[in-house]
Amino acid sequence: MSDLLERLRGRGWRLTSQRRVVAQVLDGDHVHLTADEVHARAALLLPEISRATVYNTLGELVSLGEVIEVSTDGRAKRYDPNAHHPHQHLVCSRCGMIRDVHPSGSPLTDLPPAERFGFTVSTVEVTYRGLCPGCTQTLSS
Amino acid sequence: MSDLLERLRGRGWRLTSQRRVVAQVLDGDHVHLTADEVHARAALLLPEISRATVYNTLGELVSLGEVIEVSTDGRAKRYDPNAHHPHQHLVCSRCGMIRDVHPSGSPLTDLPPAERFGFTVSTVEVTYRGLCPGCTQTLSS
DNA sequence: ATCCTACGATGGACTCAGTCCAAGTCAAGA
DNA sequence: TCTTGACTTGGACTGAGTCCATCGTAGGAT
Repeated sequence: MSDLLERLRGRGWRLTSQRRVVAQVLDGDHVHLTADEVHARAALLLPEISRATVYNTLGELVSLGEVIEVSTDGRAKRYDPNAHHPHQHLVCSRCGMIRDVHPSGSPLTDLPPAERFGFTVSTVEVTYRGLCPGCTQTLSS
Repeated sequence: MSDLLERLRGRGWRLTSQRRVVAQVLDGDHVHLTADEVHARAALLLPEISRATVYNTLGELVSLGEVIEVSTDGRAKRYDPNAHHPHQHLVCSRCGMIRDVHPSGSPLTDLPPAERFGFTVSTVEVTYRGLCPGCTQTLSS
């Protein structure tokens, strides 16, 4: 994702220090951060960055297709920088941990035309839920 | 769902007028209402019912497995009374309309053991996104 | 190298969805 | 009919996110 900034410049983005810092945070170890977590990490690098800017930047990255928004728990949305590798999510229903997974088959084709009701279906999101190894152990002990 | 009240009584629920009214609202035409919409409809039948009670009752119905919570847009959660018929959702990304659909195949088995990372996977949610017929037409005209 | 200006950043107020809680009410068993 | 603990109430509170008037600055023009 180090060429992310190049792609953005190519799209007419002004490269402000704030945007650079947000990109840098998302470029770190690939976890699924909330907007506030992104803001906290960005603030370590650029203390005056505002929450509004982080929200703006994340929103722009999402609409450019560089980052995917996932809301797995009805609470804060999380931002997944792994947008260029199609994948789905596996979520622990106890601790909320998220892992990227790659199911076999292609879920989009699983929806027969008769079940499309005239919709132009373009994407599908799949969320598997269960207990992660740690929580399974905690609950059974 | 008219026997819902019976099932609830069997589980030790007190049958208050508020709970009866919430059940009645969910029993109506099968749409995916938000908590506030449920409250508005309930208030037509029982004007003094409070928002807190609607939230409580919906939460209880969800944990009893009588109703499913769906959050398709990161905004208000919606409540789907169709809990006893396994299904997935098709959402219009422009107007937010939701339809129940029944894909072929069983998505749970599409996750190979090697992709489960030790999780005990129990459920899967699939959300198809696209444009409904109305919005497709609006956008192309 | 300097200037200009439109795009972007700021932060504080605001909205929206949902939760919490102390006090009052009432369903249903005795 | 009485009693009691489960249920309801409404208002305050929280968390996540948006809005907006004002200020700052990236980067093209000179």
